[in-house]
Amino acid sequence: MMAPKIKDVAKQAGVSVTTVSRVLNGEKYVKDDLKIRVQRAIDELGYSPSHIARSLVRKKTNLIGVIVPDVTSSFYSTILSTIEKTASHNDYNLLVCNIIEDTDKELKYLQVFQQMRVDGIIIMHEKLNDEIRELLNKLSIPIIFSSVKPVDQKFMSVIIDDYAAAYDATRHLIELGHTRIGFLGGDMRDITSGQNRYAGYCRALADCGIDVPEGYIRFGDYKTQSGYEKMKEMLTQESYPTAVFAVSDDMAVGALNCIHDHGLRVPEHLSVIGFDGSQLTEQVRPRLTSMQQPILEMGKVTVDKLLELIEDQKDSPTEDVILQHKLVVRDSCKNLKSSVEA
Amino acid sequence: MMAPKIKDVAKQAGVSVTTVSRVLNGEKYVKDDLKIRVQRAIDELGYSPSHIARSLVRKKTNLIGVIVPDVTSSFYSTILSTIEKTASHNDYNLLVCNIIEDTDKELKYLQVFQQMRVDGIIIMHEKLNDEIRELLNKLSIPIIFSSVKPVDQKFMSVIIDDYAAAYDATRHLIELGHTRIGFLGGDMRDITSGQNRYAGYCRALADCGIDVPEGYIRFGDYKTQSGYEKMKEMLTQESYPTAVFAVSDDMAVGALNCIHDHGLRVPEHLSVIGFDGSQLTEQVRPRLTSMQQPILEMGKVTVDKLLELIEDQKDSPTEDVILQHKLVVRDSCKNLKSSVEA
DNA sequence: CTGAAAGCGCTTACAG
DNA sequence: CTGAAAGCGCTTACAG
Repeated sequence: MMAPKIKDVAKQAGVSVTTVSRVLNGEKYVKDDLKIRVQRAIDELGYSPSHIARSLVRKKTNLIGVIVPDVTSSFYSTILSTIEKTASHNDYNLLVCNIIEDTDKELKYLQVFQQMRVDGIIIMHEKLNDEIRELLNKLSIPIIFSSVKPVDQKFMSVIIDDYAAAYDATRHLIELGHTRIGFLGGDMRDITSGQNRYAGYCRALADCGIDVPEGYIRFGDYKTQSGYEKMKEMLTQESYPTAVFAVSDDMAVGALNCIHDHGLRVPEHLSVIGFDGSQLTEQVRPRLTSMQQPILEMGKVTVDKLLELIEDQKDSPTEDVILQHKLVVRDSCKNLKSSVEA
Repeated sequence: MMAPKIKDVAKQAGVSVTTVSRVLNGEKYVKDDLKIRVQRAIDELGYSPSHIARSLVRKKTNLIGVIVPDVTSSFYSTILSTIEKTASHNDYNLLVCNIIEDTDKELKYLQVFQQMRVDGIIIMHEKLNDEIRELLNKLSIPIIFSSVKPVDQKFMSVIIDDYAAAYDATRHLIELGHTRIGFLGGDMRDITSGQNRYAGYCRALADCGIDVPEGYIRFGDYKTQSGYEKMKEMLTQESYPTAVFAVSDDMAVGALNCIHDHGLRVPEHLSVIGFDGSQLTEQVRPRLTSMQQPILEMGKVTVDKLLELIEDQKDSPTEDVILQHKLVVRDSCKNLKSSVEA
């Protein structure tokens, strides 16, 4: 049995399809009795309007394409969930693409988004190759970046000040009396989460006249596994730091585990500070001190801004939105000064 | 500037739209020179075919609607990522809905899926109310359940044998010499992950003639937080168990943390076994012994089976797929027997 | 091998 | 307040 179409409803109700369309769209100027007849026909037939036919004529799909680096990451899964919530709240639906560093897949998805005529696109990574940049630029679909700010982009980003956040995180360790401060960094091809966080770390050290051996600085891929491995490299050196700043909570947890497996204790032997403020911070012991991004707000603002871009159409203000970061102290950092006094 | 349409391409190439459509769809029976002219016109114009117009006539959207209880859960985020991977591999795209126990949202999404004319639906929870059941039954869209088997459903499920898995997990603790075995359960309105796992636990105890105080048995909502709270209730009793079986890794981690915060150690004072085999098991210390679901396989098989349903159309075999569970021993359970001998 | 025409299921001027 | 008709951007018989 074919699904009923608007024509069937019209016949059943004894009106024109135009009228059915009108009550479907809640227009006024339909007499009550007709409205009722139409409604009854709809119910009797179990009619459900085709969103796709509708999209074709309205030139609006209410679809948002989302590109996430990795949904299993504690940070991205959380931001995705609030993006979904906000979108759904505004009657938009999400087409999600999980690219696992797979550039071909990303390109393909971007093309799919184009063909699907999504109303907007949210991108949450910054490792854009030339082919992708080119496509992005000719796409004529509103695009917004969330949590990252790729270089050379005309698109709006919703981010924190990663440089300042990394600076503040490092300063926190310094204020606790640490001078041998290791760094578990991200991918230096990433401006936002790679370079900026590294620069913040370096600057904080420099401002305090602290020098750090090369071996204290390692770069990974933000994941737990790489945090573990890079920490391991650090621990197997002759000398190792008294504190480590990891640029993601996942990496920090990897470091936590590595330290534990090496028979050392956090924060007694080694302090660890993470970045993101994801739910993982509370799921591990010791609970992880972390530089928190306002994840929920970030997701919400991203969607809100994107919807503005979609609705406005015109020369939308491309100004970035910078949200506030915030240090959340938990149990993974030791105060060297107070222990001296004690 | 309006996006070019097939008509523009046809004009540019000096052929009919039919011919353009043919080369677009890779049909043979198009002379090479025409094919080349069309291709050039497409490139010059930057033409991207409208998937939505296409869907309208083909009556196929290549869309799969997915209903996830909570993408931030370690289990669901992982299964979602493999579902996405498999779908994308087969040129299907995902419309994801994150229902957070929000029945209204779920119903609304189901209706959206219907209006979107998705080709298939994947549902990963079993708390179906009457309204939703009714809609599901008249939907005439292939539906498949993943990781759960709701009661009274004619739809196919891809699951493990939760009863057996819970039985085996409990038996593992018994074999290690435990007799005071607590239970951190799920929602008893859930057949699969609530009732079945509880039944498996009870049966294992019964088979070994073990009796357990009522206070050793608590029910939560699968999340870390509730694992923590329920464990706390157990620990503040006069007597508490020597081992606990939690029906999700997230809950088990909550238990781990609670035990830690109470100054007790795992597994020395208390053993903990989880369920799911999610990545969390390796992210915590001690690493969590867990009854593993084949998450990746489960996601893949779910999509594969759904695609079969979509392609077959006919009276598709509704037989459930039962995947193998597997105990993965890590560091969170103590062998009471060997410690006696030691 | 190629094209004119009908049709997918809606909405939206336009007329009345 | 209501309806006939055109059109959204494609694909698919049908003819040739």
